[in-house]
Amino acid sequence: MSGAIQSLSRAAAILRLLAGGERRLGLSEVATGLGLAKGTAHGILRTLQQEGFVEQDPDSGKYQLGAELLRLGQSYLDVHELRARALVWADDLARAAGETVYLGVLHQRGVLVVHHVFRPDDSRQVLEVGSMQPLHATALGKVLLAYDPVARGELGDGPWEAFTPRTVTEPAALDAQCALVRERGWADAVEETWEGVASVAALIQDRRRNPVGAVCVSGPVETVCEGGAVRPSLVASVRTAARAISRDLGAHRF
Amino acid sequence: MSGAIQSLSRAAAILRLLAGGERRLGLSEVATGLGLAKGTAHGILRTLQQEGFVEQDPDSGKYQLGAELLRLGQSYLDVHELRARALVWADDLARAAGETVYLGVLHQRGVLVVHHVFRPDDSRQVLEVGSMQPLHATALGKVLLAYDPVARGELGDGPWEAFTPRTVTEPAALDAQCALVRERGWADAVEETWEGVASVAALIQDRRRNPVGAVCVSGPVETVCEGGAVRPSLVASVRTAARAISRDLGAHRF
DNA sequence: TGGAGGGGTCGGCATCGCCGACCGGTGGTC
DNA sequence: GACCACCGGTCGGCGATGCCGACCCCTCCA
Repeated sequence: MSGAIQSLSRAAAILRLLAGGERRLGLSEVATGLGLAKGTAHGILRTLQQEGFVEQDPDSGKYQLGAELLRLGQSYLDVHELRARALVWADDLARAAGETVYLGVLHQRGVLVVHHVFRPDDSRQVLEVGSMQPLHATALGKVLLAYDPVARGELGDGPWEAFTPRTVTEPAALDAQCALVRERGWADAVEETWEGVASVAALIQDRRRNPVGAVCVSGPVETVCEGGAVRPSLVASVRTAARAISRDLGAHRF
Repeated sequence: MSGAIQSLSRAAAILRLLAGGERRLGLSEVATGLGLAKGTAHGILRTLQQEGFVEQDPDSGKYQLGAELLRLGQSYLDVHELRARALVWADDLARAAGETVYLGVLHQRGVLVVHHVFRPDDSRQVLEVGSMQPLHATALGKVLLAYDPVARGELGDGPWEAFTPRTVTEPAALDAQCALVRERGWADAVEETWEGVASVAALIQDRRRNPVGAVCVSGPVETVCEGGAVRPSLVASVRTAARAISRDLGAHRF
């Protein structure tokens, strides 16, 4: 676990900087933003451009992310075993539940959505594959926190950002919820990320029973909940789907 | 346009190698595949792993692409101006045409799909955003070939791969088709990529009238064509959508 | 018309990363 | 069961390589 290659780490930092800022960034902005000499930043950007990882606006000379990243991101999905196994189960789950289905894996300090099935109605929806969800305020995140020590480590000590009045922001409360998740075998999040939205999630394990991801059903509180709590039939559907995916991944039967 | 940073170029080559092979690759495979010393390849892979661009299977020690690429790919889409402007128009087009809609840009030797609207029926479809289409055998590609000299340059001299008996594989024939595309203002491809599939595409220009992409409607020959030719109403819809998007991008009115 | 800031270039220096020999573990084979 | 072939990984010395900061030209603005 010795040192990293300097130029590569810097290139990664530049890409993340470009991904973070909403707009294009100029050479000087990149250089000062990362504390690099202009010449250094330029050399890295030039190479990244040749490789297609960044593009340069011909008018302004400013830089943005490049198309090659999209292509490689798609390739990541293509070889993703969990996603491949889960495709059909997620589809069935969405159909049965009549709600949106997400499949997420732990990535850095959040949950990365690797699959997303639209709610089976005709409403206009945008695909969220590739986007991140907070660990402490979603059902997907709480499942990972409860079962994956790495996730809990990444999150740190809080207090965390409150997205709604119901967001759990204190470590003690969150850890208590995680204990409950482990006890029940599923997690919920009712109006903790967005007002009016509730979700239920369950854990997916690989052949060695390691936590590798989570599957979740999400929708309006009016349809997901019943009398203030998540509808038991939804919980059952999600847990069944999670078990099915885990079995497909080679987890031993119960 | 002087030299590139060696370690960065090599890292990009490793990522492409991992994206190309369907399965995970071992350290030695990567090293020999690119003609690198094992130690060198290991150093790059270690750094890429720390940055999240590759992941390592704990059992086999083999490497695959990492989740950070998916996240950055999504960020690329987020800042993509053409895609943002085209979202609503593509939606309308799909609804009006009753067929699948693709939005593509030139990337290396192919067309990169940056947006994809499912055909508005309940059939099971997989999202193709981030995938590549051949330049010489799709409507999207032929539009770009006709209007973007860079695209024609990238493609080279052929003969190109034949996907079906109707694929155009010879330069003379393709250039003639491109001339026709410029004359008519739209391109079609009937069973040139897949048997039974036909598509129509039109050019999208930016504020300086440069070609920046293409929009396309694609579906079964039975519904897209009529008497051996593409239905004129579809052509009109696609061209109208392309003009609308171009106008949104700031292209001067006609 | 000047100046401030932009992106881009260049060459010299020392740093940084490349290389190939080496290590420990593992799975296959006879 | 002992060997061997090959795996992923490590290490240190040498030299290529990439970093830095001064410099250039252009545009925009005062």
